[in-house]
Amino acid sequence: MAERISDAEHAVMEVLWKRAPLTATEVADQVVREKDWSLQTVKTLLSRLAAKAVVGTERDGRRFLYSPLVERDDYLTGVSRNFVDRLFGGKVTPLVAHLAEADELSADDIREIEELLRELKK
Amino acid sequence: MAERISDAEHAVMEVLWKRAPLTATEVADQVVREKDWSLQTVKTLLSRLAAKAVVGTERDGRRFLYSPLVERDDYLTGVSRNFVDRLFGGKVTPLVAHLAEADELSADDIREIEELLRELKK
DNA sequence: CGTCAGTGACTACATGTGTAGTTTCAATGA
DNA sequence: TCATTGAAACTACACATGTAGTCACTGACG
Repeated sequence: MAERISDAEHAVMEVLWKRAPLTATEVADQVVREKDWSLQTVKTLLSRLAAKAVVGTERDGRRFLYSPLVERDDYLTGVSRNFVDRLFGGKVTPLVAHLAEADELSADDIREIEELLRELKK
Repeated sequence: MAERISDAEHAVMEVLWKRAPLTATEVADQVVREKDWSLQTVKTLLSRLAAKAVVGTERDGRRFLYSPLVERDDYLTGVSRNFVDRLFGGKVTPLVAHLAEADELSADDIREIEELLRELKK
């Protein structure tokens, strides 16, 4: 059901999530700022995403306009759940604990997260 | 540098992280409780992991004993960092915020994490 | 001493992924 | 009108991955 999005495809999606619809060339222009890919590569990725119905296409004269069909939030939720399930037994606490232990959490991060959690409890 | 571990390979690693060294057959016995794979499949995965120097082999008569060469914690740290970088711009707070919004955090989870953070600040 | 079971080594093969090149077709400008 | 250009479609190809099958060897058992 949940269509798989590969790493390279994900880079393309990020561009479309920022702004859409876009033509292939416009997408490539954006993507190239990050990744050193050719226009053809980006087009291939767009085709694959379209084939999987992860992006939609709309004819605009001689070219196509591409738009995401999957919400970024939904994608993140799916991937995050999968991640936490596979690596941390589905529990978020061990993930946070691990990040903390690995010094991936700054004091600021900790304050931010505490703030966020306080909000949530309301 | 950081050798890539695929999903299937990860399942094998989890067994070895729990107990090692083990023979291929012992690993397979454990893995099969989770995944419906044949002995051959597990052996292939072990070979690939050995080829990547993610597990080490030690001759024991006619067979091999396999042990992880990578710490589970180090692996988790690498994968987590990569995950947070790619999907949340390297910041943990948005990840937690997202999980919360997606209702992946129970009230208990929140309490646990708050507790954990309090500990950290000491 | 010969046979068998267990083991690693090698081979296989479809599908996914990263990364493009080539072809074709249609619109556009001279 | 005809060549040029830009876009999509099709083709390519090596390496990774999931998932095994087959082969050859060796020690143990009868």
